[in-house]
Amino acid sequence: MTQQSSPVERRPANQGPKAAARNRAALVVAAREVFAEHGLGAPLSAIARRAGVGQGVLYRHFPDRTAMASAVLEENVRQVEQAAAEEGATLSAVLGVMTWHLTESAAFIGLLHADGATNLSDISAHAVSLSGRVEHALRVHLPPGDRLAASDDLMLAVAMVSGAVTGPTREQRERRALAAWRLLDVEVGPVRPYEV
Amino acid sequence: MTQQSSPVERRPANQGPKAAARNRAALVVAAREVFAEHGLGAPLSAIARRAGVGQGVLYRHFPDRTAMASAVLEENVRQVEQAAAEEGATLSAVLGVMTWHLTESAAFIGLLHADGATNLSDISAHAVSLSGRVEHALRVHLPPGDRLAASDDLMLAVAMVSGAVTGPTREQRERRALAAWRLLDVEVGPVRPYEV
Amino acid sequence: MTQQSSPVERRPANQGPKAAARNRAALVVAAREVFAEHGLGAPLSAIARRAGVGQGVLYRHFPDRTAMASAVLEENVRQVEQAAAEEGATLSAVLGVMTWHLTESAAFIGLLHADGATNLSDISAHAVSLSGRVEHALRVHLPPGDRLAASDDLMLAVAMVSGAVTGPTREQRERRALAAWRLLDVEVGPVRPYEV
Amino acid sequence: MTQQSSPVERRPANQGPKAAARNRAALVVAAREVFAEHGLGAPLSAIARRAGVGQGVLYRHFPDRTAMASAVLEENVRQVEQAAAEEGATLSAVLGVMTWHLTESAAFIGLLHADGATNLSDISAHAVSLSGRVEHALRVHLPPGDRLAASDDLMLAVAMVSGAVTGPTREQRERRALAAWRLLDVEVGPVRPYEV
DNA sequence: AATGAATGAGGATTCATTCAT
DNA sequence: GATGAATGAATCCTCATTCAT
Repeated sequence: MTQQSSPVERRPANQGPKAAARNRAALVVAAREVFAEHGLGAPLSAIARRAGVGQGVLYRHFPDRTAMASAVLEENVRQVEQAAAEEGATLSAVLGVMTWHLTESAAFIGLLHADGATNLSDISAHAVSLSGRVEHALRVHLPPGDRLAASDDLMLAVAMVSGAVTGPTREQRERRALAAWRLLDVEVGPVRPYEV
Repeated sequence: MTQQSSPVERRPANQGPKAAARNRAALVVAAREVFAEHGLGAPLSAIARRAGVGQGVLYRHFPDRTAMASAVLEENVRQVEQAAAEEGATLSAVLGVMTWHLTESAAFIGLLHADGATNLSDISAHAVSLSGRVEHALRVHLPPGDRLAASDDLMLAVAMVSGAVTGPTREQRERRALAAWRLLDVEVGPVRPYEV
Repeated sequence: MTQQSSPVERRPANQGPKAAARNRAALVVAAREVFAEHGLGAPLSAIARRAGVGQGVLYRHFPDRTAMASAVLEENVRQVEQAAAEEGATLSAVLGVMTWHLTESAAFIGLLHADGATNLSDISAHAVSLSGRVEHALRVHLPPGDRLAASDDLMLAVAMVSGAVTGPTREQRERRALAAWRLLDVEVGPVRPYEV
Repeated sequence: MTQQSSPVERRPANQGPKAAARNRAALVVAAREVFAEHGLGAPLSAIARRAGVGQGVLYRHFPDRTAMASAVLEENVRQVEQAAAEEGATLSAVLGVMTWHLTESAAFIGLLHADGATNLSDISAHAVSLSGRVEHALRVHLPPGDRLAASDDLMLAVAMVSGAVTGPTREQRERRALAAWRLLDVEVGPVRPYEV
């Protein structure tokens, strides 16, 4: 009643339901890039465009901006968990993977600390759980008596490093991240994504 | 006869040029609050409203969002400089003042590190200069051989602490800020605004 | 942050605040026409366009569709009240005016009966009050012992007539309205707007 | 080895052509409910969902919203016709059945009067025919000299009653419907669906 | 110099409709 | 025949910015 009327036109082909999973994945990838480039406030339409899908698909998979952002985080967290679960994983190795994600989309991991000051804070609910998962992944490799073993110090350190990660190029961000870990006397392994 | 005697609409009266300064100040205060509450993307109209002035006044004083945000930062930086210039000021005292601003409007000082990842990066130009002023204010009180004396380490530490400053209440943010400084083995004096 | 960027372009001139009242009135007129032609679900943008104002003006004056619809009703009701308040007004004369509005925008007066079945029912709150005003305007001219004097019969009759008012042309709707009143044995004066 | 044994997604299974009729019926039922709850402008997808079928099925059976709405009406009309065709049927009995439908989905029977004022008027074509069928069903039981015997008065009365039928609960709507018929001096039998 | 209404582009969101599977 | 994902136009709504008064 309040809607369109003549959608007649030609149409770019419907890849069919099979593409659903592919589309979802493409959206997450596109979102990571777009958010990284233009911030969390970037137009969702830009994400859909970059993913090569209609806006409707974006809304089908992610009802709101928060869901979309959470999905990207989720993916990051999963990789950190996988790195932590690997045979012979060490703290420094896991930190290397996590740091990679920090430099890849700093804006995001920054969200792992429920930020009540922004209207994007709604993301917190999920973020809190994700934060817990990251903490768990790291803590299992933390030597019992470590100076970061105290209750919140581990994630506090992560937050601090994420705060340090700024700069236009990934190289610059990585350099700052490593310098930050060094200031904290924490050894970090090679900064790289998990597998893939 | 049926005429109204005063067809001239009431108008808030022009306070004259004297009000200009007052208006500007009110806008900065309002901006600090609004930005803190709703993030840097908050409607400028909300700031004008909270300041009790028309939107035109906001634009007269601050041509764009960046100018407005910079003005808030400027104010913070000035206080840090004043604290540093005080007779007998010490590093820990200056850090206390700076930390207060960090907990007051974390989102902002965070901007002191030219953040190329957001579309608000335009703020950088001025931010860089502000960042330099903060660094200078701190460095003059830094013992020559201090571990933070190296080129960028000082501001890196500030960035790290600002990254740690999250949470809905000021108390919580202050606690986290102090914990962060502690992790860096940096002593911080009383967290409070300068004078005022 | 999530908003526009280059509004540069030429601009159709700003008539200034003086036009505020004129604009509001134009919107109500346009709304009456558009709603009558395309139903209550018509695009609000169409109303703004027909009124010759930007969409923002519409939203400034009427925060939502309900407010806009209520404003149109309000205007109708006011005319009925004025007709009722006139020197020597009679029930049939007032009914004539009301019937005119019924035939002019049937969809609307139909709303005077809080319709809980539609998602537009939010309009009810105000509608109930408007309905009361119409009832009052009519009842003051209703002979004490009249068969419609019973509690709800008066407005029930109005609802019935509004239900009868259908058809593409105003003439047709007027004919049906009069036939409906006749079936109810109610005498109605000339069908016409009040004054104007 | 790492392969899933059934890479074929589960699919609700094709019930075969037998289900076609069942689906159609389910859609009509769902449409009646959804339209009643959310108005004629309700999303068609909501109807499909409530009917437990895919949207494609809805389109297969009903090419557009109008067809869907007409189908619901059709069902109502059929029941009225059956009531009228029953042995020993009387006008008041048939009116009772029709009134039941009026209170069940007022929004609909209201459509029996080709409403040119809404963009849903497309429904008219079929509605006119349905209206004719209702009129016939009633007229055969109308005493020759009845005051409603005149050309259009019968359906005008129906329209009037349907206009009176408003309110959130069925009970309230039934009460108003009966009050309306009473104002028209028309006797109505028990308000109930036919058979079932 | 201040007010605050107006403009209108941009981004959010919703469905009607199609179509691969 | 059925499913339900995909498309994308249309509409909603929000501000940044201008400007008459």
